[in-house]
Amino acid sequence: MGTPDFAAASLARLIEDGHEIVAVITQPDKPAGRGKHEKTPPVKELALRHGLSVYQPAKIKTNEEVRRIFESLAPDICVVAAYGKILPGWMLRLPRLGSINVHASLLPKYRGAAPINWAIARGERDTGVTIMQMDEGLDTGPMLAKRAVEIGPRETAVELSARLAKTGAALLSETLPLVERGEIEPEPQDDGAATHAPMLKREDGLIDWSMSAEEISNRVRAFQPWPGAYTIFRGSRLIIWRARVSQIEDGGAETGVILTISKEGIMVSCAGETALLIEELQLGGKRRLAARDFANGMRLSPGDYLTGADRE
RNA sequence: CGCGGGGUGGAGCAGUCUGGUAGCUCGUUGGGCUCAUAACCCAAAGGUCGCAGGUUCAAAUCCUGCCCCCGCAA
Repeated sequence: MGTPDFAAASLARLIEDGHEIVAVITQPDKPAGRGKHEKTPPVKELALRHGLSVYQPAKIKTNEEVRRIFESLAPDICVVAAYGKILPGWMLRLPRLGSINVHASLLPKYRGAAPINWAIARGERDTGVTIMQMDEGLDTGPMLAKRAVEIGPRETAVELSARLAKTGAALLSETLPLVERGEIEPEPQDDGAATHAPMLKREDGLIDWSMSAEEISNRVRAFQPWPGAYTIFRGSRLIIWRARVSQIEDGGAETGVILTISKEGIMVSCAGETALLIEELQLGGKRRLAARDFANGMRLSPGDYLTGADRE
């Protein structure tokens, strides 16, 4: 069971390893994209290409039909990766070997829907994947295997997610046989050390220029591909796609003010005598472009505020 | 037919409402200044104004159809 690319990587590995897959469960197609086209989850696409049966129930908890189907499939084990919904206890317990989850963090840290994003946003140097036995809590079950992965200093959530998907798939591949043979002693999580990584909301991306350049830079990397780290410029959302922390040139400047504009990009002052060099950004309904081009078109100059429509 | 923004020299934009000589910040090329420069000064090249049709003496601008790009909705 799973939905996005992250989950598809694990499914691909299961197929490759020759496991018998009695069914693939994923989220329903949803209207998405510019028109109104139905968007097919990556996991579904992969499953269909391999001729697997796919189920896309809208509700599981109270759906008797789903329950009957699931019972008749009688799986040995249920493997879950980024499915996107809470699963009821009956379903987790139904398989002979229970249900296991591939989670993109080193539990008990970053329990929840957006572990990759929050790990980067909080400036972590390392993260990883954990394979755990599922219980009815939110990523609270005992752990079966863990693997750490370093976070690159300029790596975005999109890039890291792709790497963790591979790591997760590999770890799953190694762990599954051990689970089948009952050779793993599950290790309970230390609830006291738990941190949470809730689903991202749009407003999580709003940049607070009174943070340090490093914190802002982390958020720029973390909130991709959505919602993006943004500020409000002349009434529109201005998403910063690429930026880096720069050496302090001008302490004492008000935060959110443009210090310099160069080929490299737009330098904006942040808290504590730090500055963020914005390299690539995107305004409102426009396309992504180099910060320099943006500065040219918008006729920006040092001293302008990059934030607030009402401050000029 | 979900809502909205956009397509103007190589880049990013203004001009469109109120039709009348193609504009701005950069880039490029040449020249100058300077110990020197990505800085500064001067000059030049470069545009079928997305495509097609219509209205008009005259269309980037008004009308109709089409193509392409982007944002919202998770």
